[in-house]
Amino acid sequence: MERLPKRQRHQQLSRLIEENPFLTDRELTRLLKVSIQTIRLDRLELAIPELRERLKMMAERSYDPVRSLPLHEVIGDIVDLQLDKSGISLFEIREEHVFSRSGIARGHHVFAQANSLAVAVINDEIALTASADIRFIRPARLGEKCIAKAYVRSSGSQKGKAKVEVFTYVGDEMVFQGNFVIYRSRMAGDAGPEGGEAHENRG
Amino acid sequence: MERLPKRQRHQQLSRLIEENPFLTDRELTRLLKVSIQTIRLDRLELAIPELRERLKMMAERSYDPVRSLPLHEVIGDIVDLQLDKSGISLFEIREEHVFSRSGIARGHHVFAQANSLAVAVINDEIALTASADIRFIRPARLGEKCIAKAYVRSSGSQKGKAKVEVFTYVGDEMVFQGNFVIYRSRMAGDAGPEGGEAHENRG
DNA sequence: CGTTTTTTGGCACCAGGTATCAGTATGAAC
DNA sequence: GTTCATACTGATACCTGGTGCCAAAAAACG
Repeated sequence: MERLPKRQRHQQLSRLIEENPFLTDRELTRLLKVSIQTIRLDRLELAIPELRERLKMMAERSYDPVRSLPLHEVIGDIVDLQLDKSGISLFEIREEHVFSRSGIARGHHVFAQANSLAVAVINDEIALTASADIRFIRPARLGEKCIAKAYVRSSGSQKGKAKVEVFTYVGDEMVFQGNFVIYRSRMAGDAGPEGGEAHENRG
Repeated sequence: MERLPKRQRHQQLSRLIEENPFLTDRELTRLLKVSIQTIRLDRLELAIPELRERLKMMAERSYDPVRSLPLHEVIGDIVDLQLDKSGISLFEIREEHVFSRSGIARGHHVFAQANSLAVAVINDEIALTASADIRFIRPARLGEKCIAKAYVRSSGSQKGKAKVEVFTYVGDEMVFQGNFVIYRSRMAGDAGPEGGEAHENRG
């Protein structure tokens, strides 16, 4: 006999709940044409929590301050900042930053941390990323804490440009490295084309 | 007699629940030193729904498709895709993508569109961004529609690496340009270090 | 056929409530 | 003092959406 029916139902169940986590067991009963006990056995086997737990988890996620402001001005917590010299920020790879299947952080989050720090370290009202040269050295994974260190290589007092080098580590492993060129507003009145990133003077 | 106690309690109750919507009536009992019946009367008067309803509402809000996936697998709508050749994606700069003050798009969104497209255009189960060389030519602003065009310059059948060039336009103005190096899984067994971006085979 | 897996039914129980009725305390009004 | 209104508390029945457990029925398999 094909055990498929059960497995198929399991797949369907997973899919249905993923599509609509608000389904009660009773509603699933109608959709899958099996008894409510079977639904519950299935959820047990598949480790799918009950409706209320699902809603609670969703509510918790949406209540999470980190997630509620999906991408704030500065990505990562800046723990050290010496303007026009260097800076350090921390960023923990969480559920919402990774691909669900692989657990690998989406590149732009890692990029965003580095970019934010590169912009923040510039001592100016407005700073704009002009260009960047970046390398993903190894993937950052769920749960890992990324430590980004930025060093201002040339503050660009003369040209309105600054070069900032950023290294991102997990532990002592480098995961990312980038060279950023940042336009700054103060030095030369209009210091060329605007970049793609604004620094709006906060922490 | 001051009716303040009741009003104060009502204020406190509202504040407590706003701060932590996960509080049950029983927990509120402890915090406000009144009976559970009083808590329930208060909630009734203040039209504060029960815990489960609160969680459900939060879950529903977070399930809102627009809000729930702030940064999905692929940023931007891919409107054309010729695997291992080229691709086009559209991305509208919305409120949540810009700095509130300047209305300028945060760089990593523009980057993310380009990066997503560069990865998507590679015809392979897993594709990882290894490095990138990017330039923000002018800022993208709120409401603008970014059109990213990706061209595979060398599909890398031999080395497990592919080079992809991406140009992003608003109208006929170029706002971003990037050269991406993408590792691909299929060609050579272990094609070197993993990059920072995974392609999980969708659309 | 017998055995195993799968499915179903039934029952007790739980949290976190709603709804309703009754009783108590307290202070102000007459 | 008595009466009345308001606030608070208690108790009970009931609801939803489950868990946990046990037993029986049904289906599939060798």
